[in-house]
Amino acid sequence: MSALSLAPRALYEEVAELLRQRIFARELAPGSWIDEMRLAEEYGISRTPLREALKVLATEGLVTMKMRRGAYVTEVNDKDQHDVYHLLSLLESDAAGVVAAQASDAELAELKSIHQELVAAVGNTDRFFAINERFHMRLLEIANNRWRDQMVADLRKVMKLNRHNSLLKSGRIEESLREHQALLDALLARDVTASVARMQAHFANGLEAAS
Amino acid sequence: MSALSLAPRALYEEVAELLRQRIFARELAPGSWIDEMRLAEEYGISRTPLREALKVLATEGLVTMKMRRGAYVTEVNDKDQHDVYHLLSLLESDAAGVVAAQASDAELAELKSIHQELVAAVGNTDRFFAINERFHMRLLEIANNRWRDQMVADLRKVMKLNRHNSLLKSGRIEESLREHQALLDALLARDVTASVARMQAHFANGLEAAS
DNA sequence: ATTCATAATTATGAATTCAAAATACTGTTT
DNA sequence: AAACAGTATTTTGAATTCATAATTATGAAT
Repeated sequence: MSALSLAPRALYEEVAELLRQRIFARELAPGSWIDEMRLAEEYGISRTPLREALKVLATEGLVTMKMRRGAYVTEVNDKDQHDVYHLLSLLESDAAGVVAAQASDAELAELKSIHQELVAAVGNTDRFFAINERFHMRLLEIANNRWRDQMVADLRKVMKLNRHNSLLKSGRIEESLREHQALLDALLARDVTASVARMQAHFANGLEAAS
Repeated sequence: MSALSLAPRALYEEVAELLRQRIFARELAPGSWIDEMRLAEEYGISRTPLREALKVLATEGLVTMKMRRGAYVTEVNDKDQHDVYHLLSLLESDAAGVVAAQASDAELAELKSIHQELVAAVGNTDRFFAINERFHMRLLEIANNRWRDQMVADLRKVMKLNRHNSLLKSGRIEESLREHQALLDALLARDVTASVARMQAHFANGLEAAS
């Protein structure tokens, strides 16, 4: 509710986040031109921090800068979608392998605990999605590679550019849960190869459902 | 030679590239504060495009913005180095697998041809390095995933932050060449698993040599 | 001499201004 | 009515200006 925050972000970061929201919500449509003046006025700021934010989004791949004609929301076609998903699968599978090999027992127990929450959340779709997200995030954290974390975060942002992709379809919650269980088993057994394979399978099924 | 280019980049991009050079050259030392005024004056530009460039570099991970105290050159420690190298290995190995599976015969022939140039360049270290770089770049291009290309480019930039890492040590040219030969064989045989494994081996050896 | 408080300086973040390029508009000619 | 030339407007990119936060310097008090 409060606009205050303990670690106030720079204005350009704040604006970048607002723009991401609007891009994901399709309020700024793919391919459309981004009107700097209009947005600056709307947010009650000058063009300077807004333009800085746009350059950040451009580096993230969410917008495309065209020389002397401003910023456009990036269009993500089917191939892009597929390519990005492929990379997410690659990075998260590798992370699963690293976790199987290197996580502490406590960390594995934590993943197990999150999984149990996931089991309990079947039926409550929103909650299931949220916990699923948390499981993936925590696994990445445990894999402990900030560069991968950054890349995954950026790729997930790009994925969000496509309305029809949530990385997890509501129609296959039970199936997804079984895949998670298999992954967790492999992790707890500290079986690197199986962990990688099962995360890959999880993604492969997700893609099928998504397209 | 000429400063003209067919597609002139935006000033902030130009400046970002100049700053990258200076960061890689350690002229801007890791951890050091970046003096906006000094640099703007030196380049004969205002702080505006310079600050835009810094924000791009921050998103790439080369620079860290500290709230109300400006930009600092990112410090890359041994773990970062290792983590980034791990990801490069992962991404390029995957690319090798994709190439083995999907490249056209003409594309494979092209890689073979670059490899022959590489063989011919043994003895001329600089030339060997350049052709090696070209082989890797071309392989990525053929794998045809612009998102991966972007990630690899960013990761290589970060690798360059460490003076003692060229991804290829001069001491092991013959060894590197043998690895390349093995990789090429796997690619030409369209053996996906072997291609991935051999690219991984190539990187694994490179890391050993680098650290 | 050291600590503390206060003043001066410097640097950052953001708004404003300005020049040039791209776009839209107007009126004329055919 | 369509095509064009020339003008006006809009928009971008970049410089400049301004307010405020952070740092440094100064000087008083212990």
